Amino acid sequence: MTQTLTAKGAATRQRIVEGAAEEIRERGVFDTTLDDVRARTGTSKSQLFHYFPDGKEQLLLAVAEFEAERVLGSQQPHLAALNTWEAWQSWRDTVVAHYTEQGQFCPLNAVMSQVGRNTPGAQAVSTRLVERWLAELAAGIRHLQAAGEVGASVDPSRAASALLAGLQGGVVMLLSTGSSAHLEAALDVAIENLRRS
Amino acid sequence: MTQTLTAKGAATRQRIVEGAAEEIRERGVFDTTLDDVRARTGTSKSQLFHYFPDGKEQLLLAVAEFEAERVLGSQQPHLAALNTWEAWQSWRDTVVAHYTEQGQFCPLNAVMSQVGRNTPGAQAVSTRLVERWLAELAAGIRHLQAAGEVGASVDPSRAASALLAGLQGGVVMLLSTGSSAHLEAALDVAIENLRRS
DNA sequence: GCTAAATTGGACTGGTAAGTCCAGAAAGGT
DNA sequence: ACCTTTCTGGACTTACCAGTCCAATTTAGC
Repeated sequence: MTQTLTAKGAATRQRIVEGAAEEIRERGVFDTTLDDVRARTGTSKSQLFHYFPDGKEQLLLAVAEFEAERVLGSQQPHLAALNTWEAWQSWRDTVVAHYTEQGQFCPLNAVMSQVGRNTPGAQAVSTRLVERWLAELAAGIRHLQAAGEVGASVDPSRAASALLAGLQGGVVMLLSTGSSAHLEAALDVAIENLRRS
Repeated sequence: MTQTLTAKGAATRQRIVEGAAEEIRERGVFDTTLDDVRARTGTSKSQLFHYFPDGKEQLLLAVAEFEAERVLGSQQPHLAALNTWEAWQSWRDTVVAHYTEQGQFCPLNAVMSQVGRNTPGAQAVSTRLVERWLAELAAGIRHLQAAGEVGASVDPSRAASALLAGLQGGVVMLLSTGSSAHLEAALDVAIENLRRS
């Protein structure tokens, strides 16, 4: 991108990304125009294109990265320390609460569907997020396995995949039907099965 | 909507919906314009607005309904007869194959994210799809339970929720990362756990 | 201070795409 | 046959929005 960024420049860039993310969270990607972002962040058209020469797509990608970080952040500190069943439960509650509050929009999913999921940049962001997420879950499972709480026959990375898929699908169902029951069922059933193994 | 629809009119309307669905499947919602639909279906602007007076949003909703039907249809005949473990396996394979082929786009998800998931119409379509889908899965589980293949302690509708969530999330992950591993893990783990119960 | 680079403002352009309108063709009913 | 309703064609309007441009201003390094 650009190596030459003043402290002021970096701050402006950051302000643009965060403002865009907020705008998108409130209004949705489709209804968010560069002009909205400009107005909200108190910037001008030329600044937007100064920091994101490739235009809207590049900005959306930056927003996606920002949101990916936010998703993981919202699960801390529980996600990083899934060492006990209690910790798993707290994590589960945090996830459910986060997505319930967030309500109608999953900003990341929204951004992704606009950017075009198949563009290399977008896939890279998704893939990295999924990998990090899976790694933390798998680590938690391995930890319990080492403590004898989870059966040795369980493949931690496969179980983590299934669990994360359930979570994601639960969120999709929450977004599209308005009910969090499926998300809760997915998480609870997955944890129960881990426990019974 | 409109009570007065000639046979010819109904056919045209249908042609528009199907053409729009195809166009969206190929190009994505965002890049599909009414003019594309018009060209593809050999219709005129006035026809589009004659059959869908509320414009693009109404058309997209009709496409969503059409795609919802398609999603369920693609899983038949297996979905309707989940009576044996073999049937479950066939269903699993069908689902994985369907979404793997479909590749980059989940037409329904795409359409939904454009329509605005929270509009009452869109939620109704999603909710109905989810309910029908869950009902079939739960019926399959109950069937196995009656045959003593699944433990009596399993709550069929909760297990179906968790399973469907895993499926949906697996699809999301397939779309965003390009790998079907998570979808397969979600389905396999869910079925295994049912089997072990 | 001075110069060069980074930053900013905002008017302007160009293309695009949703939606309107009206006139004409085809059905449908009686 | 006649009249009403449905259906169709396509030009036109309107609005918006991404992206461009250039001039002005600030900042950084020396």
